Amino acid sequence: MKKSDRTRQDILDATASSLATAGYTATTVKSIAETIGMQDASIYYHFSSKDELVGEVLDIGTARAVTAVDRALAELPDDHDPREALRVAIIAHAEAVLGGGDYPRANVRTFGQLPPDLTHRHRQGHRNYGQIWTRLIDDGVESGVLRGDLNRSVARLIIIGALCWAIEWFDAGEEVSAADVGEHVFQMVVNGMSVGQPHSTAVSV
Amino acid sequence: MKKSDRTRQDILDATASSLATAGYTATTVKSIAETIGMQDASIYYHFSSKDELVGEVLDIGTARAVTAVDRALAELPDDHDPREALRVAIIAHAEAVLGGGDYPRANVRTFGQLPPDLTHRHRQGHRNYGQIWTRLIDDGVESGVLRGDLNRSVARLIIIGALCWAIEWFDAGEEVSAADVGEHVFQMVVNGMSVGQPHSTAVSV
DNA sequence: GATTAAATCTAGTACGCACTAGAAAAGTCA
DNA sequence: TGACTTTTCTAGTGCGTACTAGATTTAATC
Repeated sequence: MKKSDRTRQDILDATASSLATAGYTATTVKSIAETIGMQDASIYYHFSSKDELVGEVLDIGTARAVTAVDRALAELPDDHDPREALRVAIIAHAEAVLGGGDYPRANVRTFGQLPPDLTHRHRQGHRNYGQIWTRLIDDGVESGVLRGDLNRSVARLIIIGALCWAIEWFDAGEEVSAADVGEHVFQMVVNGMSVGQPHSTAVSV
Repeated sequence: MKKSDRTRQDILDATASSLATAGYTATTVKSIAETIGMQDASIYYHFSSKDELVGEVLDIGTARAVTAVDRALAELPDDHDPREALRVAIIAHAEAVLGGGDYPRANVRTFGQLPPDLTHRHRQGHRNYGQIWTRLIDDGVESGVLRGDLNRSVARLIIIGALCWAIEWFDAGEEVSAADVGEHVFQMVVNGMSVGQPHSTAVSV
């Protein structure tokens, strides 16, 4: 009973790693098996199909990202500025997806290259995740520290998008850390790049 | 000499459309051929391999995006605010990638799911494209209207990332247009979502 | 140490993929 | 029309894929 759990974990880890770096298609059952020194057929003793295995990796990825953000928000003082909550969440997300383990990275990286069944499962997880951000933005707008003339849903997706796309260019070896990326996203999106007065008038969409 | 050019164009169009909606792996030579009512083998009279065909589609995509942004910038008055240039470029990009044809969409959509050879070709095109944005940001910082305490390269990638990721959620059927998305990105990234005073102090990375 | 259960392996199937060779058809122009 | 070229089709190859069946080994239990 013990051995099985250990190998199962090894398979999940190898899959997450491969998905994060090589993507869905290049992640073959055979390559996963090779990574942990097994035959490809042996994988099927632990998982009934490739997509069930991949699906489990993706679920773990979203769960870890959610946990990271939730934990960061829980540490805020009771009377925090809503913008500070947004800042903490953005940085937590950046660290989870860029600097964290393979699971959240696999999740974001394979977005958009999955077969329909998995895409559906994937999107469901993202929807739940999005609700955290919806609340953060709502808090800011309703308490008057964030602009109310922007479409909140679009704003949310733009923030998440900027963070998710960072996986395509972020290089852990460079001097810019995952937290730095998060801080930049926050600074740009909340305070703006502009010096002094805003550039043009408000929009209404 | 005429017939060949026309079918060649049909093949490119069908490939762009399939790449934009289904991605690289799901875009098979057979499916492309079916779309235009041909046998898959006939494709090889016009293109020597799938990847040569895909590569050409991607090149067209980047070219169109570059053209769209360049054209928008060319229409600015000589004494324009650097932030206005950024705004115009962001909206032009959004319209090209979200509301435009299949070619730019194919380009962004398949980013990160291509085989190594094509990835290299792809990245080269993006690098050239990035230079346009580098210049826009540099202009803003050097003329004093954009903050100088942010890493310009990171800022550039965050803007482009927010725009590129929009392809994953943007729905042309909804009431939010491609230009609206661009306007939102600009408002958030340049003016910020914050009302009044910035939230916390400057960063230095 | 023998018996049973768990885990892995060997060997194979079926299928979809990109791609090829050569025959057939369609178009071009005297 | 007839000779020639361009374009498309028919029919197939080889390969990598996910996955299966049954034998074989490894581990746990009495």
